[in-house]
Amino acid sequence: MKRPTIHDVAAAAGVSRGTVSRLLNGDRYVSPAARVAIERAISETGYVVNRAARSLVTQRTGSVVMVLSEPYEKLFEDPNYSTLIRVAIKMLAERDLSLVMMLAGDAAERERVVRFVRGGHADGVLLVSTHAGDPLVEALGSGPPAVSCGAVIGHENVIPYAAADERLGARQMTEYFVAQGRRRIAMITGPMDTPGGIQRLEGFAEVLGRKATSKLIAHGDWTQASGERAMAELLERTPDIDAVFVASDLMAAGALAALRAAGRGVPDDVAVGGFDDSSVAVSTHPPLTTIRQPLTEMAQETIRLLLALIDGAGQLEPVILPTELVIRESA
Amino acid sequence: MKRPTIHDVAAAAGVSRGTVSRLLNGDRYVSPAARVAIERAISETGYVVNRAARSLVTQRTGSVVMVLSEPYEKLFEDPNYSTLIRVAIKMLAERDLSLVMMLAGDAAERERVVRFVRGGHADGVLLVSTHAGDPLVEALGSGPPAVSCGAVIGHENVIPYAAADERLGARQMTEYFVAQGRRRIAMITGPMDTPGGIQRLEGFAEVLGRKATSKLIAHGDWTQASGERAMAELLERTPDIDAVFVASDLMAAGALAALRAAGRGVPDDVAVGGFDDSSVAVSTHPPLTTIRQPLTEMAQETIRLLLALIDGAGQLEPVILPTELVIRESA
DNA sequence: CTCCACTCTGTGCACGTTCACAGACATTCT
DNA sequence: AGAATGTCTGTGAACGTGCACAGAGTGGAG
Repeated sequence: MKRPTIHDVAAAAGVSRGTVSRLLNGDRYVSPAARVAIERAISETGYVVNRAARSLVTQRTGSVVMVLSEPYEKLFEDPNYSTLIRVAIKMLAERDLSLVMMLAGDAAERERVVRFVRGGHADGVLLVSTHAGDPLVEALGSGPPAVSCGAVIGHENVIPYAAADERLGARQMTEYFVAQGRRRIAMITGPMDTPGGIQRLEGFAEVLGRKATSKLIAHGDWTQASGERAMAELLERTPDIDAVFVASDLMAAGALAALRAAGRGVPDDVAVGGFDDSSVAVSTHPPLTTIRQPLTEMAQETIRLLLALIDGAGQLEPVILPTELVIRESA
Repeated sequence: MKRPTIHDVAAAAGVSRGTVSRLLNGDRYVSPAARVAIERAISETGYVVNRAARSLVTQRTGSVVMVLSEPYEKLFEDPNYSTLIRVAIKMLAERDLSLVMMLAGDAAERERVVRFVRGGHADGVLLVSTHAGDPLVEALGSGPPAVSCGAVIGHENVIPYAAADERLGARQMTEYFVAQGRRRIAMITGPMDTPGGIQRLEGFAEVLGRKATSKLIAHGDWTQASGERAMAELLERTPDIDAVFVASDLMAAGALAALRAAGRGVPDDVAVGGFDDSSVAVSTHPPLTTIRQPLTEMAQETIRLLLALIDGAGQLEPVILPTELVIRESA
């Protein structure tokens, strides 16, 4: 049994293809009588428009591709992605756009993404966690509109994005430590080719000024193990620290383990602050004082930017959203 | 500048459309001379096949849809999804299939999915976390092949799936408790309309037999809060328990909090066992003894089943993969 | 009454591909 | 030599839709 086409609907409703097509595409100039007849015919036949045929003539595909540039480990652990995926699906569905997922972790995958996009298979591109210097950005060039969730370093003025105010968040945590009377405040950063890595450190340094010496700063790669390693390193270098701001909750969980191993009490000996307010933050002991990012709003604004570009908007400004200090027991 | 079509490639290579098409689709009967000429023409023109035009005639779409039936909270927390998404994208890409994501959390979303699938917009359906009695399964009916990651309760013989051996995992943990000499072993289950909820309890009961009384069993909904609540409930009902098997790591983190609040030491007073070996398991204090599911293999086998069905395989058997006990400090 | 503007409808064409078919040519077998 | 087989190629039709266009009907203004 073949799928019904627009011809079948037209025949059943006693009108022509053109009229059905006009109704489907929200044009005016469809008489009330024709309208009800067509609507009945559609529900009777169970007609669903054939996207392939449509996109052949409209040159649009009805889909948006989300490109994950992260090497796969991170995909496991970041609630950011789940939120973004969910919000993206929901908001795109309202416009009858579907979400296609692609990976761009290595050169072969990037090649595939470029072929897909340049081949005209997506009306928009949603970049996620694209690192500084990622060749993908150049390669996509002047294809369909692209946005990013989080800044793309080096392309801030080319690719619109929505992001949390990373510097603000870092300042909030650091100022909280200062207000509590902590004297030796250290930091564990993320990778320095990501906005979260760079800007959270900047916020930290803005508050502490010259007190933010390199002896008080260690670098991690977002993983729990790297947080533990960095904390051990800091304790070795500067045993008298009494607070540490860790650029992610997961790394903070690692830091807690290192502090416990070193016999330091949290928060009495050393205060620990995380970043993200992820599910890890409440499963550690003690639960983490952390910075909440407005993940849902970030996702919404990102999609909104993309939809605006698809609708033909010109250059758009980035959207920066405020963070919030969430106080629990670790600081 | 228009995108090059197969005509342009044919012209540039000095052959006809048909020959180019044959090469593209891996047919035999293309002479070596034609082959090199076409390949050169393709790379010179930057030609990419137009999927819309292709699927119009082949009646295939080149995409697979992944349907997430979970109300959105869970999406936040389960590493299972990230693994599945990543593996799915990778394996499908090898076959030049792309992954489309859809939600089916409420009736409107389910309606959209059904229209999409019945409208012929997917060559295969990948069900995720479909609950017992989900109307979606019926509604999809005799469309393209569907598989599930994890059993779909009530449709085990209709929808092929790959899953961990839930009962085995539950037995492994329970037997470990028994071997340690624990006498009063309780359990916190997941929701009883999911395979993980039902079968982990079954495995538990298989080992304990009549000792698994209802006083020793409490139910959660996979969330950390529900784990905490269930643990408190158990401690109230049966204060002398000395071990508890919790059906997920996240709920186990909640249980740890409840035990701490009640002043019970872990593992000395009460041993705690989780399930999943998720990232939470190593961020709790103490780290969780838990059951590892072979997430990657599960995902791979699921996709393999789907690809086999797309290739025209008949009825397929479910794939059940063994779990593994991971011993840490909580038991 | 004529003209114009507006609403509504049907028709032919194009989008870019695959597939079935027919035919050309080379090779092998009887 | 003729037939049969196998390799390679080009051509026309079809897939289902949107769009431009032409044209029919209606009502109001001049």
